Amino acid sequence: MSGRISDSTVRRLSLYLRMLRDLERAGVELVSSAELAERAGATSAQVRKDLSLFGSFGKRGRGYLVGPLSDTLEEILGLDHAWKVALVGVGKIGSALLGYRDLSPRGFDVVAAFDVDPSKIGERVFGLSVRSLDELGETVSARGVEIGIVATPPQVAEDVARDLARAGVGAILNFAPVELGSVDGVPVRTVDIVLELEGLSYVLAAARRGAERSREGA
Amino acid sequence: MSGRISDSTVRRLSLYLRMLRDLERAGVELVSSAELAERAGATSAQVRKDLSLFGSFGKRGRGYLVGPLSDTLEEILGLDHAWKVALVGVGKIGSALLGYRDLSPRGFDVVAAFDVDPSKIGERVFGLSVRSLDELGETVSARGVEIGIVATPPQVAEDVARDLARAGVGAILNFAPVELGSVDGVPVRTVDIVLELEGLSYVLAAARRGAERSREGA
DNA sequence: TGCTGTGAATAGATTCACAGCT
DNA sequence: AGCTGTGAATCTATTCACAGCA
Repeated sequence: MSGRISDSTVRRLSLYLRMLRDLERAGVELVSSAELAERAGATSAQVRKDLSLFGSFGKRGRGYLVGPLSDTLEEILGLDHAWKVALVGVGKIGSALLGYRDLSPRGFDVVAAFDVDPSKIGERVFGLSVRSLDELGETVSARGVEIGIVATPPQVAEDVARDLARAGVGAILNFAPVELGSVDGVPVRTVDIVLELEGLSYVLAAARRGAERSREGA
Repeated sequence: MSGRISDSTVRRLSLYLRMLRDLERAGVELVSSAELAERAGATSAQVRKDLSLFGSFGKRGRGYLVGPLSDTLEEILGLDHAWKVALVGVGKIGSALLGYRDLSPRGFDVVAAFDVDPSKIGERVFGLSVRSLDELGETVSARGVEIGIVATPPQVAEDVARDLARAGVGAILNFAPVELGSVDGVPVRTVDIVLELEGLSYVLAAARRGAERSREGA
């Protein structure tokens, strides 16, 4: 079983799980790899391969049992219990995240929020009172926070990430537009909105260049 | 030159461009692939390979000229002019995006915002007045909007994406937690925060399992 | 018969390693 | 001497194709 699992496989597992939950809610009991593949934007072989990296969960000739597979994926993804999350940086994105209702039902409980701005400290944002950045280490350790979210300006993102790592966080989600790779051995995933837009810009520009070239009759 | 360029290459090009702009501001004139690689979390060979897909921009024995390479990358990525963007869904994430100051200096001008909620229509959010979704097609076509952002609940995301595509948008950035692949031939990139958190959850869970296994002495 | 599970084949991305300029 | 540009080698991910079971 399970050797080194690629990031893209993990992404797809999340997508499969989402679909399985929908199917479960709809009362469907059995699903084939082809059906799962369809909505996740993958192929049936891919679905089977992804799942087979962790074990044999299907019934030959029939498909997969929705409930049990759903449970198995939750366990594999570590979603069978809630994670404690701390947010650093209560600016626009930070506040939006605090107000985002889908986090805790999905197993991510934001239990603390930090900022440097004195005018924000003590304020309640969506029911959570903002603490001073100075308390970060202490609070994170004391409450056993497992995941940190960095929503600060890029200049301080790396320092904040390091503080979170030192305080004992095991993984970091970074919204600042800087590549952090991993800090002090703690894995970081970066969500970089401008980078995504630039990716789309490339596609548009490339299409435009292609259109011109064919107009020229190359 | 330029055949089919992978997504990961385009991502890295954006990162290189960012660094080049920093270096330019700092007055640096020449940079080696190794230096570029370092901060972008890549290898020097990767940098050279990525760039060579588009042409030969370096000077053997010296490195790359910061200014010219920066301009070239801007052109390749289509960032040598501003793109017109429309936002659909002025909820928490949508408003945060409207307030995000880094968009227009990076060449993405949000020129229209839409929502279904009558209490929001007509309101001004960060200087932009929210329009009814009914006006989407008309406004997007009339203003020549090129990129659409979907920040709606997942249930309507696909419909909204299709409306944007039909109105003539050439690319879509989706924040709703649904895989859209591409709609009516228009490329879609999805930013899925819960998916990213679940990816981190997997890493934490896997690490935990690993720790247990070694404690058991397997 | 129908669909899983999986080795084998293929495609794709990254890294190596070195010839070729400056 | 130093660093680019790039074919060749390697490593990783995806797809094929079919034996094996229900």
